[in-house]
Amino acid sequence: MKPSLLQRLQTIADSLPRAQQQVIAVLLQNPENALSMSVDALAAQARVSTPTIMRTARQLGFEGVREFKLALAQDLARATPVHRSVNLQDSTGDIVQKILGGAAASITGLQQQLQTGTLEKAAQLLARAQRIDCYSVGATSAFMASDLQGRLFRLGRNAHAFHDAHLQLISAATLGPGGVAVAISHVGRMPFVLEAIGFAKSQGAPVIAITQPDTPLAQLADVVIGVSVPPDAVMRVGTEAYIAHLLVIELLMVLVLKALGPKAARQLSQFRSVLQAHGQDIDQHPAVDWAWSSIEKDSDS
Amino acid sequence: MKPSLLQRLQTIADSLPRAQQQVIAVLLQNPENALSMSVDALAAQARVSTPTIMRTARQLGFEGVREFKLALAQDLARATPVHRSVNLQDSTGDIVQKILGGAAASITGLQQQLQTGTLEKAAQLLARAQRIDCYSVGATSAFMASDLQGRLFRLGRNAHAFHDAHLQLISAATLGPGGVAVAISHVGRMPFVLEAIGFAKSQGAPVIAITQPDTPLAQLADVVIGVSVPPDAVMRVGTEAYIAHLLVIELLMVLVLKALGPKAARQLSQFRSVLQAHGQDIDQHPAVDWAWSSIEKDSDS
DNA sequence: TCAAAAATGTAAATAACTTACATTTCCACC
DNA sequence: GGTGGAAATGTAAGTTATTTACATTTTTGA
Repeated sequence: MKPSLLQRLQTIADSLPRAQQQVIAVLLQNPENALSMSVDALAAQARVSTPTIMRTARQLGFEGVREFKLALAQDLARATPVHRSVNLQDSTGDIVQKILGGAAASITGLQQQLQTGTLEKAAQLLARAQRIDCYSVGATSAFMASDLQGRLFRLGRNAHAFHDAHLQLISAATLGPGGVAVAISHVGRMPFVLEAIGFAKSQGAPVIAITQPDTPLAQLADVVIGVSVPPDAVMRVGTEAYIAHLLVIELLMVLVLKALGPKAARQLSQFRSVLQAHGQDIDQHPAVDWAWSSIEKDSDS
Repeated sequence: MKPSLLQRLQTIADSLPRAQQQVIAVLLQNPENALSMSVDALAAQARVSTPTIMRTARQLGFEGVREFKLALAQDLARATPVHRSVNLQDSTGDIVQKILGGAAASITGLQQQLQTGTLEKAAQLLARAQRIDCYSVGATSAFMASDLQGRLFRLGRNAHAFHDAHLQLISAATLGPGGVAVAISHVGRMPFVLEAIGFAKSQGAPVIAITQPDTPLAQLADVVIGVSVPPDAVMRVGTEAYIAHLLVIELLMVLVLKALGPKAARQLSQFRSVLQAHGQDIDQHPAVDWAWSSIEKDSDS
């Protein structure tokens, strides 16, 4: 989505002359250090002259070295690569730091993976489908599928969630071309689900998959929302994958709402008032909440 | 946890002499602007002399203004307050940006809210309890409670989850002093759960609550893990609160594992191999995964 | 009220950054 | 393969920003 400064350095390096490449090499090799070094020091370390540093900064689109350094500092702060591997000797503070830092980083990663076009296509399908069936594997994905189903339902969509292999097959068999199947599975290689979505496709129903790229599931699906948690997060693939999936669902819901237009949103607001009248906890129905404020924004303008 | 530089400015301001307070006022009023201003410009705007700027930077523990500015830049990058309010006119890219940015920001916020002492106390209780009962309200908290229960169970703890008001009461009534009750509710004011945990307390069982601070639930509980999502995120309180809860659970699990010591971890590794032998999807059992890699780390050292 | 200490300001010094211009290197063309 | 020109780099000087040294003012406590 938005390439980090470091990444830009990487890519731009090849198209630059020798001396500037050396500068970039030094920067990439030890970015944090570069911050505390003066231009002269940097030049010395890269074995180039002082103005070359400046030229490199300009190449990257900055006014001068000052601006470049600030940008680099900000970039580093954002992309701090957090030591993700927790071990049991770490202090509580370290553990908090690592786990939350890792989670934040994985969200940033997600941002880079998601393709707006794909999300839009998925939202279009969901907004237009006559019926939406959500398939899951395992307890956690089951929750995701139910959550998705619930939110779609509140948006007035005819959605169902199936956690059971047998029911999934039945559902797939009865999904016509007007239906859409959504499969949620991080690992993306559970045979039953693959079978079910293969079935759905053969009936003419498009399939949306939320899974890692390059899995059998991804290959089978028509619209693949690829979500891969960073490899060094293996240790906690669980939570980070949940979070990614939750956010993808949230995104889809906003996009579906957008695709449906204001009437759908208005309908939701009525639902909200009903709930309030019954003293329901709003946080049990998050979809309502955002739909509501979307409407408020909407009618303002 | 780690107060942001801006916050530190706020707090330290009072203890500083007049001129330096003026400097801080200017900084707080427009931090991003301060980055691009020279020391002289800053001095002019604060109506102080140049060296006063420098002194202020030193007061805050920096070598000089340069270092201070870099730190400020990093701080601003981290705390970038992301426009959180999505409206339906936004482009898909904007929506992705806002929602994911908001989620990342809320994790940073969580990091600041969590108190290591509280987490440790909760982990201690969970590690020692003879029985752990998890109570939830609503569908999403129900998932959280089940997730917590499942993870505790895999750590060899005797954990149960109850989503039903009636069962919660029964469970609370039978929890003795050796038991621990865990209540998960973002809003923290659902009467049934309050009743159940009041009951548990009267039986001598300590109560851990994962909820917003200052709710009735928080007041009743012995150990409160306070989680409040930023108010401007109201629109999406749902997802952001889930994420926060998931992360708190994850943190607790690592801390419980740490409290239990290596034998518990080793036991888990056996569980993992059994699962693998049965070709199970690892991502359905995240706790196992991290426990396993913890052990590897463990036995290395 | 006065002296000492702290805070601030002035002006000079130093360090950092930028520019101007000379030199070298690279490449296209003869 | 050599030559002119353009691009890249380096040298040295200039400019701006930061820091220091010290003088002045303000505050504090007797």
